[in-house]
Amino acid sequence: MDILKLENQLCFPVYALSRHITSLYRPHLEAIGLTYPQYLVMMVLWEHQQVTVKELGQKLWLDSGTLTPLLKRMAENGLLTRKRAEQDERVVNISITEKGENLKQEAASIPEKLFKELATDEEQFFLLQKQINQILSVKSSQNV
Amino acid sequence: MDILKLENQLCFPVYALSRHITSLYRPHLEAIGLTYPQYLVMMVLWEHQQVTVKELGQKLWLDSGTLTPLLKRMAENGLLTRKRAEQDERVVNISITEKGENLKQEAASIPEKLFKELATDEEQFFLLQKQINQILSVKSSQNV
DNA sequence: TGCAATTTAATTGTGTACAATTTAATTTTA
DNA sequence: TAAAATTAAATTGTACACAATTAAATTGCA
Repeated sequence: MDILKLENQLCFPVYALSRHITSLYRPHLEAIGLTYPQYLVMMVLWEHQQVTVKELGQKLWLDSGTLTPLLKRMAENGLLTRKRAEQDERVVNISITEKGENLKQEAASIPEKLFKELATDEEQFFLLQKQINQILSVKSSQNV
Repeated sequence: MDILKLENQLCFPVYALSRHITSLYRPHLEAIGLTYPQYLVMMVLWEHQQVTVKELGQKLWLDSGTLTPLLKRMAENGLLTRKRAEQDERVVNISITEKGENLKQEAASIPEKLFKELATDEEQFFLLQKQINQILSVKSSQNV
């Protein structure tokens, strides 16, 4: 087996699947004015209401170089506010707005639609999810 | 279970794993002057020597908007040449150069290194690969 | 206390992704 | 066969990713 053939790679299928899933999300997210990374930010905010840029970066594994411009765009769209913390001016707090809260209802139907479009059976879906999370948990424990 | 929680998504682990794998490749690929998408192009060329932009796009699921500038950069680096086909001037043939061929030896040790760094056992690795490819094969058959 | 080290975001620069449009060549069809 | 439709790349514009650097605030320690 030639290890430098595309079909024998793990990396390429994961990379291709990631872009494929994003492309399935795109029309649904476009309808509510979000990109996929912005949707991830909203999922964090729907759960926590307020987080720092650092916390967001830890949850999504993105750095400020990616997050700062992304959060500025979302603030312009009225989904969140960006405000320096008073106790520590280095920290920027990201807070969900009412408009951002309201978006949750519109987004509620998306995961199920995606699930169907991915056309994979439920058992396989959860197995895959579990396996990938296992690999990722090794990574996150390495970072501690 | 809240379907709008990050931890319950399949999409996010795949997206995170994809970026994680790319970040593991980065130092190895940087050492031989490639980015990850450029490495994918080289893998196709190591196998086929010459392909059209369209064929490349089909194999990597990328369009000309992504490939054209990427291939221009690789041509500047001397890894490949870009030439309009004589029989059909719409088509651009991408051919590997000797420099590009020679790079294969330098890249040969990368997959094994990655495999070890991913810190996942062999059996799990191949199972994951198989499952993702199953999902992707549904997609590619939908496209026919 | 006071300065060095650390921490948190922002900035800069390069390289993808991808939708939408454009351009040029080829094929189809009225 | 000439106009219409199709095809293949390129172009344009927007939005990530991420390395490297910078800037400002805070912390730690001599």
